[in-house]
Amino acid sequence: MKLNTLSRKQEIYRTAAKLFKEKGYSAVTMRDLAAAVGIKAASLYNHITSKQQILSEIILDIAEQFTEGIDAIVDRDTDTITKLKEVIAQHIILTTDNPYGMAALNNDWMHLEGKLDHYLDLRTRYENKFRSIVLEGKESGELKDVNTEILLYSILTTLRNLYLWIPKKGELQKDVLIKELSVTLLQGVEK
Amino acid sequence: MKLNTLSRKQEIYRTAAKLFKEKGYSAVTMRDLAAAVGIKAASLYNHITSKQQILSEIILDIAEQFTEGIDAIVDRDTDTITKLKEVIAQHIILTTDNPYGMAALNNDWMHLEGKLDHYLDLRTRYENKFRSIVLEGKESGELKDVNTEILLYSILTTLRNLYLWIPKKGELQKDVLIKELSVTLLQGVEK
DNA sequence: AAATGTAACTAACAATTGTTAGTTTTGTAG
DNA sequence: CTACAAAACTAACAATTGTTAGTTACATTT
Repeated sequence: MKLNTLSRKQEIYRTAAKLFKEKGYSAVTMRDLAAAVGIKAASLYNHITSKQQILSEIILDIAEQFTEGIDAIVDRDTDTITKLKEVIAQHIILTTDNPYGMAALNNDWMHLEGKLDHYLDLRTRYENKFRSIVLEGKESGELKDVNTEILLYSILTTLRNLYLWIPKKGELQKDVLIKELSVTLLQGVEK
Repeated sequence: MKLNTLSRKQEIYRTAAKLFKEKGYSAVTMRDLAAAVGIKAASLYNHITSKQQILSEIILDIAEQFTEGIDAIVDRDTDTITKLKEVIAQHIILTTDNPYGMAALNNDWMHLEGKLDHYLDLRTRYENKFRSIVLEGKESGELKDVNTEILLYSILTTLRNLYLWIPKKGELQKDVLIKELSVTLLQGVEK
């Protein structure tokens, strides 16, 4: 009973994330979502409380995982390169787990309304921790002396948009992807 | 008369692109757009033919510029690294010119309806040309032997999302950005 | 001054939106 | 087999959507 409810609820959340990825939050109607789940729109409200809340839950769940993850990485007692590789690995793992949610996080965060401030806090915190890793690496001489913001932006953008790309490759093996992407991002492509 | 009409029309297009960037195409109403321009919604239709057409014009205009640009670069008689730098430069220049339009291109292309096929054609053509440059560089030994798709995805994603970033830096000087981003993307960040 | 064309306006439309109320079906526990 | 709760349904709501029709204000050309 509780099990059945949960799985129906989760089915709604997962379907919603998928639709949000395809058309964006605003373009997905509750009737679309209901049809995709195989019920009528009004029946959705036996399981969820509002469209808003679906979005908030999808996005904040992921955002919190990222923030917790980078907090742990920053505190680790290793060199900068290892930390950067761990950040890359975390992105690949979380994106593989939930590519549709990642799409919503990237594209629909501005529709969070009540939870928007909380989301922006998490994002700023994440970016600051990332920046602190980079600055550390530049001080220690592990990283080149390129513009910090350019470096930061360039890597972070690639990682944030993995969701566009990961589902296409039918298992390019997580491990291989982590290794190859680390090389590409950290060491470049020019021989 | 014709001049005045054009500038009002262009004001609408530019304002629309800005709003599309902030909230996405579906979340922007014709009343939002009208208010931002300072008139009533119905008056918009003295200048434009539909909401759809505003989006199509914004996106396809840019998409065609990119396609024409890369066609020219591919045909150039230079080495691969130079070609890649030219692709990077093109992205920076076009994004600086029209960051809001770039946002619409990236996030709202799926709402193109009638023009969707044409857009997808242009995009595929662009990606294929980009890939041909990369493959050429790997054959000639100018590029490392990393996975082609990873390399392609990683660079292209960074370039496509420059719009998120370029308006923030109050003139990080186009030239400097082109040079620094080329180094970061091609040679990596690890010392 | 008369005529013309552009661009604004008000009012309204049919369709669609998220959501609620009230009712019926369905599956399970006693 | 009965009772009950979970989850589906139908019907409807008030608000909002893109767009059209018809009208008015304004400037420029005759």
